[in-house]
Amino acid sequence: MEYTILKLAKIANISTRTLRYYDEIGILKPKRISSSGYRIYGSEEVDILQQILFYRQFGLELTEIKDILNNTEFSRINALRDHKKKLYEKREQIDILIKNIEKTIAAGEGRTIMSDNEKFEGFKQKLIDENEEKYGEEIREKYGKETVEKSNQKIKNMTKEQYDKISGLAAEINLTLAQAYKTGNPAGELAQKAVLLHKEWLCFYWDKYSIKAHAALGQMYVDDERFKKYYDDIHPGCAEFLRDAILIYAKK
Amino acid sequence: MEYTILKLAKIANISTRTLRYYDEIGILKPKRISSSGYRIYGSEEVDILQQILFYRQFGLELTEIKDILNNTEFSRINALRDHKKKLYEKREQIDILIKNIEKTIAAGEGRTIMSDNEKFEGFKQKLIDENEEKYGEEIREKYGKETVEKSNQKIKNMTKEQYDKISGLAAEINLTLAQAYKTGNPAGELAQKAVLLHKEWLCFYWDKYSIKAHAALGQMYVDDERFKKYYDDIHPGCAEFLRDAILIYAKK
DNA sequence: ATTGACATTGACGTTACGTAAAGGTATATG
DNA sequence: CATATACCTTTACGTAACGTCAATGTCAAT
Repeated sequence: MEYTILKLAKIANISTRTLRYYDEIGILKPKRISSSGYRIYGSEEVDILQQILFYRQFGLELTEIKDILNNTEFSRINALRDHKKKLYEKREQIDILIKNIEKTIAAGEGRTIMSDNEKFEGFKQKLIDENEEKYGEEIREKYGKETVEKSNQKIKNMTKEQYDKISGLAAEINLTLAQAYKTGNPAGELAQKAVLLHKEWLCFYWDKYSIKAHAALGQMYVDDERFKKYYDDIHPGCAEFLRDAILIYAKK
Repeated sequence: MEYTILKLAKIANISTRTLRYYDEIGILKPKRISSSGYRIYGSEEVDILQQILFYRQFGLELTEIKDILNNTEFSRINALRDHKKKLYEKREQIDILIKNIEKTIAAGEGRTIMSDNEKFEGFKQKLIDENEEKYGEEIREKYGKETVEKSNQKIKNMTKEQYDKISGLAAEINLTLAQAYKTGNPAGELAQKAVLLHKEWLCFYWDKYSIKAHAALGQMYVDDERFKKYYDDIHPGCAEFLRDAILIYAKK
């Protein structure tokens, strides 16, 4: 049995374009080309096409199918298993999307959500403004104009991820510090961990970190009552505790 | 606050290409273009981008999002509901694919399945061969070489759907005929329905249908014992009953 | 002036075809 | 034998949402 392109297309219930495309990508070549340039398919090609369509129905890509067809029965089943996994993942993805949409609808959101970033932008500006307002002068005195400018610039260029990270860091510092304070030992493991976190946090703002600057900052946390208040809010005496811990870290 | 393309991209955690594309398709144009041709975005654009990304996370298409942004809060939620439906459908589709794959794996198929079409091809050829073997000569005598050739050609060119349809038709004819025979009335509703089905069935094989040819065929069903056996297998006397019914149909 | 980071436009690649367009071939019919 | 019709061919653009060069211009700092 020989088939022209349309006949084969009708049998398989696909378009002739599809067959030409399959020829083009080499997944199904005609048995021969007639003298007038027509594609002629044989029954062997019918079989191959059947297989292609069989695998296509599962959503496999044609390149994958092409590989599969050259493989053994065993690896074909493996390919199907692989694909099944992918489908499971896709379904989970869709499940998540559906849940999110439902949440959104339930919350009557859709419009207000974006204020998130507005907030974020606001936070960043507030962070700079606050710093400027509260400590601008003094810090500029102690660390020089450059350092402060660079710090502000760094804040402006922060991405949301970075912002979220430093927010998280700040929280972690406070938590660790609170725990460490209870031990009463600024040389202890917890206190030193708090110092390390604090260092990491500083590195987000400072262009170059130095232990001396870090120690000086620790002293400032005690000397400046606004800083002192922030840390003593965690627990009275925390500012001094942190300073001591930093000094111990610096001597190591 | 003004942003260059990279700064906005970093804030949103997307690529600059994406922002250029959004500009291109008109979903997010920069606030202004600098003298050097740079895209400059303002905080309003940040908000719009946030909204775009908000809806994009649900898998909505950008054109849909574009529409949504121009709409009211209410229709936004409707859009989400619509999209949720689509996602449900998609998930069902995936479920079906997974089930099919599981079935296939369980059956250890993957290679043997394609024999389905082989069978189909075989059936078509068998249909022709059988007809040739059994009735070839006589039918050729009665209806001429042309009619027979065309009929065979038609069979060869049938698609699987058509094949399935005539298979179904044949079954329906037999069923209707059996019921009609019980009524004993070849002029009755059931018998005439059987004739109509028979006519439809014939039209698959015949190039042009004529009542005369139909009636002649009915007579042949009685005269030729092989045909007669086929119909009398349904019930003795069925061949004659069908012939009579066709004659009545012809006289209407 | 140079360097490096950043900007621009243009254009091809991705997937699996749908959809013309322009033109050749096979076949039945008058 | 000409013609109509059905079928064939190749070429090529369009689809969605960007990724990825390439060639080239601009900004800021050294």
